Amino acid sequence: MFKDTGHENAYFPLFIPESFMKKEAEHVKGFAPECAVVTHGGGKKLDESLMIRPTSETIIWSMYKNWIQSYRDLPILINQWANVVRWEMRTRLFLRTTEFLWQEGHTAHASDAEAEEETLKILKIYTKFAEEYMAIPVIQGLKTENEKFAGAVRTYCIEAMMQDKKALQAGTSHNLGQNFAKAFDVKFQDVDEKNKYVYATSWGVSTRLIGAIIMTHGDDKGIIMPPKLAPTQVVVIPITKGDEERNKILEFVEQMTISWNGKFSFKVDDRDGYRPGWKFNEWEQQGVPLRLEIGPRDFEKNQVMMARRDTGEKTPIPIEELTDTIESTLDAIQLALYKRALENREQNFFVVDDYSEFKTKIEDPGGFFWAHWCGKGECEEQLQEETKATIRAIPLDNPHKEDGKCLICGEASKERVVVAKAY
RNA sequence: CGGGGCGUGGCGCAGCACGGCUAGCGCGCCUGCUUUGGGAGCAGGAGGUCCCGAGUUCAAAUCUCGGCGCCCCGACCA
Repeated sequence: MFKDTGHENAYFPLFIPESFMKKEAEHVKGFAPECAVVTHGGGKKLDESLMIRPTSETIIWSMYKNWIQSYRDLPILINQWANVVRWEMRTRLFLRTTEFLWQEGHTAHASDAEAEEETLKILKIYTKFAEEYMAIPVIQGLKTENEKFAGAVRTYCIEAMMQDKKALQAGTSHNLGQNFAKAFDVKFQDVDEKNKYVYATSWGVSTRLIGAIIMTHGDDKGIIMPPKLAPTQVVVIPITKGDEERNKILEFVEQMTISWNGKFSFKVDDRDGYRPGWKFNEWEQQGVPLRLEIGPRDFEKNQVMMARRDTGEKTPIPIEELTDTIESTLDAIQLALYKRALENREQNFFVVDDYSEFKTKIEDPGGFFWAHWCGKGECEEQLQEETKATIRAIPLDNPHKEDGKCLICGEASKERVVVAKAY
């Protein structure tokens, strides 16, 4: 899915000269406070400090300057897999770590329209990945001025609701306009022979998504992997007594699995020394979507027991229907996880028009709120200060595009936005 | 940076206010036997600078002083 977009993988340096970072005013303002800075190297103080990339716009733009002269050089579509460092005041496992791994896309275009198209195209890909692969429903939207990426013209995002009803930003796609082009003086000569600044985008998703999967689908038994992403989709647990029976059943399993390669991923857990119950728990903890148990009783009846990780449901399946049933059940689990997450979100999504009512409800029961907002930054800041909640997104295809009054100041508002507490 | 808590075999903890047997428990690990359809039982065993340093004392995991480290809660953020 990602590879069909025409982007090429590339890699840029980890260390960014401080002067690069400083070129785009908003960018440095946003990121400088959270940068790790290398001041010494080889036992000496450096003439110029090196920042460890918090993101790679600046180092990449320093190269674009050399690469771009003509409209014929555009578009440039680059993707980088990299670790980045942001010195957050407070870390949270998976969701906010000092170092994290991500992919960052960086593109350059000849027109504003093309850049905007790219920004939205990627947002849609992220949405598809979140919903169809991670089974996490997301809201696509625009970030407010306060929340947008430092240096962007517009930031789009996908927002998800975790099981504790808090919001998690699962991905972002930025239209950078000509901001970085101007900062790095990157111009191209267009068909009309005029020199113009390049239009750009950047976008990324990170290892935070692992946290999103855990917090969206997980239960008291552990993680639940959506089938499409599960490294192991099916685990087979033979249940045997004595060597003779063991050999018989293992051979049966061998026969059973012979046609599975290429259809789905599986493991046969024939470890000796662990009892079946122990194995059940272990694989459940790791989130394997389907478990097959096969013991003497099943052997007799020419069937296996199939257990779903998401519901715990156990069903005997005749051996001749097994392969098909596994495939259809994996699909069913994928859909069920999505549906369950979506229902959870819908049940905790409220329309609110009264600020004091909102203040109560955001604490208990919590959730996402459709609220009118006038568009002023001051109202947004007041909201955050007084309630700890933030405007998560101004949704695209907003189902609540209706006139109303700002939840905070009462002034006119043309649509509702999504308000929630966030990670 | 502010507020709270913690540091004891691999992991989780008890012991510490009132100093004193060989530092104990659960899990895990090793060996053997019995087991195997939801985290097995019994028996035996290995494994410890009690965070570091100094001090008090006949005697310190325990008391005193000084360090170091970690976790949680609040101010920034994919």
